[in-house]
Amino acid sequence: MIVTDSASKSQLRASVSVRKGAWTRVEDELLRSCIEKHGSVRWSKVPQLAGLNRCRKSCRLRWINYLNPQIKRGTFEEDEDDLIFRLHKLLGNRWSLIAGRLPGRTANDVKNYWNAHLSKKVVARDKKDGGSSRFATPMRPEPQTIPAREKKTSPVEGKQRKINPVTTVEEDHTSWLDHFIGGNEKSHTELFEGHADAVFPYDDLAEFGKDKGLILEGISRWENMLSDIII
DNA sequence: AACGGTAGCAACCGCCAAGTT
DNA sequence: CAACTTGGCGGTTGCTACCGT
Repeated sequence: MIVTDSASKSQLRASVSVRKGAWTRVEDELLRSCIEKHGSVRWSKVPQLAGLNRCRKSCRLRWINYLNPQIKRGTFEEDEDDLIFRLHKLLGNRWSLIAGRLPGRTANDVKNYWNAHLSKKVVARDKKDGGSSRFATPMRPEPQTIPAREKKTSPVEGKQRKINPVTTVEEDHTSWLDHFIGGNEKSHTELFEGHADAVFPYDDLAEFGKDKGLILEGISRWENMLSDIII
């Protein structure tokens, strides 16, 4: 086997002779106590600190999807279903973003739930509607092209990873969406007008602009799109 | 009871972007 | 600046429990 790609090489090296498959209770305990003791250390250090013969990815996944005490277990409620439907319509298969709007739910949970339940509901609904899918093209915000020197620099604590600007905008999209998805009866533009200074999350856009007209045009597009999504 | 099909979910894989050396 | 490392994501796989025959 010839591996030329350097990243693949290192990953291969890391994967040599590490345990795979289902986690045992003992491994869970080791990982849990390691995280509780050391907090958010580098995942690459976790297997060693915890005394686990697992790769960093496996540890991370186990914690994020299963061991994290903040995870909400049990069946999805109706309002969660509804929110997933709407967000999926808007964002497509961007499970981490969708899960971010569902407290205690993980991306893996949402993805599995969608594949097992909701996707079938969508198909059934489509059939009922005469086969005309109501899916809009998922929102995929364009990467920002703001020159680096113009970007606002925020103080970074320690060696915190710099946030991908695309992700930042997307997360802001979804947090902002609360106002819409939350069933606010106000016109969306009105809503924005009333809170522009307080809640508008696009610092970069606000920086652009001071041109509120442009921003309001964007809001108007959102309104059009959302009116198709929110029934 | 045995078998096959299916659903649900945990875990892995491959890839990518960003950070570090 | 290139090579390497790391964290994160979406897609996919495989195991297991359940159900109907």
